[in-house]
Amino acid sequence: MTIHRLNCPLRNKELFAAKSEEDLRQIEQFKKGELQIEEGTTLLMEGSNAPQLYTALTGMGLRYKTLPNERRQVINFIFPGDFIGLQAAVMAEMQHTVVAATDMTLCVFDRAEFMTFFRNHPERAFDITWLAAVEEHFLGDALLTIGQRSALERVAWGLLQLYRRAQALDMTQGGQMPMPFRQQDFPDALGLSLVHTNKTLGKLRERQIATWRDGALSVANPSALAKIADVEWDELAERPFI
Amino acid sequence: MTIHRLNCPLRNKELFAAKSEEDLRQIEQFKKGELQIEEGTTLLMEGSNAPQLYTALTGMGLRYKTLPNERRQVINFIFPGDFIGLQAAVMAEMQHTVVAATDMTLCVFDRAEFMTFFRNHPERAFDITWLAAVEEHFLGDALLTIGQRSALERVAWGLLQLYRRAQALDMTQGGQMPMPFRQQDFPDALGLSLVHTNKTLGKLRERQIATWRDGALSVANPSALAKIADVEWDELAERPFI
DNA sequence: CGAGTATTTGATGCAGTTCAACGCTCGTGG
DNA sequence: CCACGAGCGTTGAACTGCATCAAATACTCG
Repeated sequence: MTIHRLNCPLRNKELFAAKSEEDLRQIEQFKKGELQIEEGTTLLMEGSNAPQLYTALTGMGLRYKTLPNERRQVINFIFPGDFIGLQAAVMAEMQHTVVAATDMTLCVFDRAEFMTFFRNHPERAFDITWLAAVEEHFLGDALLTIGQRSALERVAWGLLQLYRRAQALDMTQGGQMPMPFRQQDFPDALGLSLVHTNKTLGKLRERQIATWRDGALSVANPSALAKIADVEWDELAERPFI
Repeated sequence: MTIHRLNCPLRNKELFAAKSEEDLRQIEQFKKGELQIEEGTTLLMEGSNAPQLYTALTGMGLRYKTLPNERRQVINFIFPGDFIGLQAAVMAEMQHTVVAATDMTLCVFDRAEFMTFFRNHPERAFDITWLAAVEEHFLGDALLTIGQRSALERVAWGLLQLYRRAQALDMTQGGQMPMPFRQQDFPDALGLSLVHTNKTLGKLRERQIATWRDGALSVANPSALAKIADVEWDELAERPFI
């Protein structure tokens, strides 16, 4: 088991802060095992009281919330390194649902041991808080986008977020990244209709800025995207992982 | 100084988890002092690298982000008990601006000591993470609201959030609460225009559900609001404070 | 090959934006 | 003490970006 962790696929990505073997051993102790799930699997349910927490090791997923009237808001897309289930660990229950968009490998932790782990390893506790702060930052940006930007700006912003994360994780190749999400997921994240999102993507395709087709997103001109979205194109900051 | 903290105005509110004298002493050690600021003061600036952190003790404020083209998104309203500056403490800098909407009293902490405090007091560290998770929860709800709900639903949801927090803090009296915010702040929080928000508030006024006038919000029928917003009207869960 | 699902495109309608104007309140200065 | 202007709230009228409706085209899998 220890071998697993020391082989942690996150460890050598540039995006993540370097960890000593001792650090990894701490995490290893907390770790219960690894979990393979298939595309489409619901990992955590809104309102549920999950006994386990996860870190995504490989694959992608998404978090969403639903309204009684069937409307759905995608909160965030999940990439390797994301910590899943903090709300369940800290508060009573999850406030959103998590599903796998591809097959995924997850690092599994036990919620019952969370408090002990948190107490005994302040550096790790700090990392968890860091991740929570990063998430808070992202959600603030998303709120700004949905609340204030036009459809074209939103779409550009959304593609840029995805592309930038993929790039930081070495998931891009020649401006291409895998896009396992259904097109419906994207408007649900941006607060737009499917039809209008599709037409907007069409504009970006015509202008040869970005193309989403056949499960892949290819971004020919990231700075044009950034200009449309009215954000600076900066690299993602290094972040910890658990 | 110790006397201050033991007199902490948050301590005896029902909303907040009870803390022992020992707990308070820990926080007291971390505390640098109290700060009085006037209505309109900007406490933290987006992009700034603040040396201090705060907990709101009295008064109200708001967090917002701006776009280059002047558009503004209000991220959240600040009430007593809110922790301010976590992002600056953990990451390099603040991602949003914080301003006071009324005169405020703040509990001041030193960012340089944050790491030490976090390490030495795991229970407090846990509380901070809890607060971060609560914020994440709120932001997810806000995203759902702005992304998926109609104007009337959004306004009802927004009023309900404000009213519910005020109620949990004993700031209401006979269905009334103070509303120090300018009407522009509200549409900026909901992703609507000022004009349309005003007209929507007018509808709620006509229907005698809620009235916002002269710096006070009076909610005659909270469950009608909840029904319009399509949420359940439940009490806020007890939460920790720092 | 046919049924179900995802993407694309065209046509129509409306919720919410934008523009515009007026009223109220309060502070300032003549 | 009143005139004036600035800031905020309210209301009316016209416009438009995006939603909704509709339908055709691709793709997947039994």
